[in-house]
Amino acid sequence: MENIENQDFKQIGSKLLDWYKKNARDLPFRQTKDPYKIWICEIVFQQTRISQGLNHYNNFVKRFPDVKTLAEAPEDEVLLYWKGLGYYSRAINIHKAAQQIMTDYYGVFPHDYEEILKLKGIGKYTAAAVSSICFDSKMPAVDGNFYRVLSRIFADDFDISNSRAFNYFSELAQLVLPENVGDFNQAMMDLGSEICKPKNPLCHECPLNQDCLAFQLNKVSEFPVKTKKVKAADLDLKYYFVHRNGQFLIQQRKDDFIWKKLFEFPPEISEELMPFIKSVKNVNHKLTHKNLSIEIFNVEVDSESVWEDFIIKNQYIITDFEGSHEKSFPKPLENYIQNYHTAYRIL
DNA sequence: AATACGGGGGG
DNA sequence: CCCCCAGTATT
Repeated sequence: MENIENQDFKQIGSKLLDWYKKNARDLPFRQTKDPYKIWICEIVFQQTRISQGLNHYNNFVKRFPDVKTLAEAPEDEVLLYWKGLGYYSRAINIHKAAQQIMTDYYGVFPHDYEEILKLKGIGKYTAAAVSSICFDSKMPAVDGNFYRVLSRIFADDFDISNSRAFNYFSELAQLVLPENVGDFNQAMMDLGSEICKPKNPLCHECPLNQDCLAFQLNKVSEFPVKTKKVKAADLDLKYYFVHRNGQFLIQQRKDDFIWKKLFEFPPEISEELMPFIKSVKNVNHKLTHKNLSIEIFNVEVDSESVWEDFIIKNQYIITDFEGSHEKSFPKPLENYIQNYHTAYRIL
């Protein structure tokens, strides 16, 4: 019995592969099996749409074309190429992993799933993706697309917010997995983003609609089942825009909270800074961004004051609007700097 | 097992 | 305004 059903399900995999041969998206990382490039693209496109990250990916691999170049680059520059992408620990980890490959693997990207999994920032999904695409491993790269496509095909109501979902859908994937797992994994990504979309899927164009139980039952919108909805906590921040003659003060964040190692304005006026200050004005610069509320105070510094020693001692960095391009700022602050520059023409 | 981590886009 | 997305690390 299982044999017969298995045969049926396997044809789903081969149908998908046929569809992929004709409909694969033309993406820069599709013409290579270089594990470095595949790795970078997998990290860039975690929780990130293609249209959103494509320029970042291209710029990144142009500047850092291989493991060695990346490993030898300064961390701040890696961060700079990640500017605006979000989830900045990805950049930190990608840099560490490159150094890990240099020291632990003599600069050669490891071939085995288990070894790849040991690299910083690489979890089960990415290890499966890289090993299957580059080294022909048979691991399904189970991600949000797998959850969505498989739950619909089998009209399976297993809750994808359950922490066992990864294992559950990995088993389910075995039913349809063809010989060429690397292409299958990529096919699932394309089908999931182009056809089997979260909202308004294009079922009439889907190569698998005859095999899709949810479609046959007219219940596609009911899958996947996801019960938990976590809401991000609200966050109120204050920043002091300390400036003089078109220059302003910034410092680097720690790596223990949001915006890891990104640059920001001083979040407070320290005691040592007081003597240099001419005025602090609440100019009503309020940035709201998602669940963020950021209040910015305009701080004017006495233009005669000599504060170089103070800056070094307190690990502040002084920069101008041009220099700020060399640093990676959180998006709301990046926008603020741009607007301030254009609105006030401070040079 | 639960939670934090960003930013862009769709409805 | 809420939901979703080529997930991972931490607790």
